[in-house]
Amino acid sequence: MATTAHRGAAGTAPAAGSPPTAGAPLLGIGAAAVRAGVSERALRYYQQLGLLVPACTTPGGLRRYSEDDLARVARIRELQALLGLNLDEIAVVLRNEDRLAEIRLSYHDERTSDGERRRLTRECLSLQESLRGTVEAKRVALDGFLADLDARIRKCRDLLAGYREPETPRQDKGEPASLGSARPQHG
Amino acid sequence: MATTAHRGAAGTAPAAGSPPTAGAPLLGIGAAAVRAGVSERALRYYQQLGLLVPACTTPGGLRRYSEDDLARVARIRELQALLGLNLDEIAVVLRNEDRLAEIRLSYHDERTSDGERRRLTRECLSLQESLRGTVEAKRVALDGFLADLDARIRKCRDLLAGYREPETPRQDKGEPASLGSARPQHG
DNA sequence: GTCGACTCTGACGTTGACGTCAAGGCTCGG
DNA sequence: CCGAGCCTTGACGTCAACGTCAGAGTCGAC
Repeated sequence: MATTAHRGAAGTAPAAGSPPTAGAPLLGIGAAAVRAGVSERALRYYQQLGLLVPACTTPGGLRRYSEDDLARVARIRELQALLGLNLDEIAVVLRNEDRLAEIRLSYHDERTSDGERRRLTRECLSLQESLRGTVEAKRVALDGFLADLDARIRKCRDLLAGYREPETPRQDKGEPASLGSARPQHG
Repeated sequence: MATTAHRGAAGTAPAAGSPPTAGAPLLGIGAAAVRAGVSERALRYYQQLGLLVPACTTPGGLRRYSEDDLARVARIRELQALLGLNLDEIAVVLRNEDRLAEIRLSYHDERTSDGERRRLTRECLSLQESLRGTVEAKRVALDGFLADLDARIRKCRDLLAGYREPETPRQDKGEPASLGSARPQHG
């Protein structure tokens, strides 16, 4: 997906040598939907929102999807399921990534000055780090959640172990303590 | 929230000594909504789905919420935002946790046999570990995502560093390589 | 008891992300 | 060139998770 900048710039001819879009013969929307594990409606809807433009369309107006398009769909679903982003937010992320691909292209273009390259790279970095912030926050929260859960599980395990040797007098008893209200923080 | 098993069993009187529900004077739905950061409608809706039963209701039918209830709302929102569960799934998780609280109560009850206690603890463990599986899967996926992102960021950083000393001949160039298609797995 | 603030129960509206259906257009093998 | 499939664009339906509104009821202070 980074190789095409999502049908953006890159006016230099398709460089008929490597197989960037050969071999894979472009899929109709039905086959693409099956391969991507989504509905045809979803593909049209993504296009309607500007998330996904099919690799090309026939003169008659039929959509034709490339492997890159399928990867893009996979990314959309990943961002949906993993980060819980809605399609508008995903559009932003994808546009950022498209911009990165563009930047990569300009970067390797001889006509680009070194100063411009540094600027582009910094822009790229900032975009990525912004997303990273979101993701990292989520991971931290998830880790806290998991730690909480693990603490409870350990308590259960300890109890069970205690009952394996039925005469060991070790028992904390008293309050249920931190088993029910071990919320780490709560901003 | 574990101290009440969400208005379940525990017939023994409220034990008028500790302040489990004293001090905090129970909130009307308006105040509770503000404190919990949700709408009144959401609170009623959660109740309608069986997710949250207010600590008590006035004889006239007005809902009164305790601090435990607020914690429960926080948990609901956490499960929504963090794990992306829908309210039905959250209901399952909460019912599990309520069951755990019940188990804790029986566990500390003298009339409970040791065999029963072990059974209860094992049930508890199984419930927790099931949830843990879900969460862990999510964390793994998120870590993969983050690693992917970090790899890209590192690439940017390396590029920038390369331009700090403008004459160092180190450059990988060639293909963008793993920058665009480093999907870990895809079950 | 009475007034104002708060709350109740329906019931219908909304938003996001599609599902579904109808009426026609495109493609490609024979 | 032609028919079987595949595809197109509307347009309306749906589901979750609430938002919103109306009309009536409740509570606490005075």
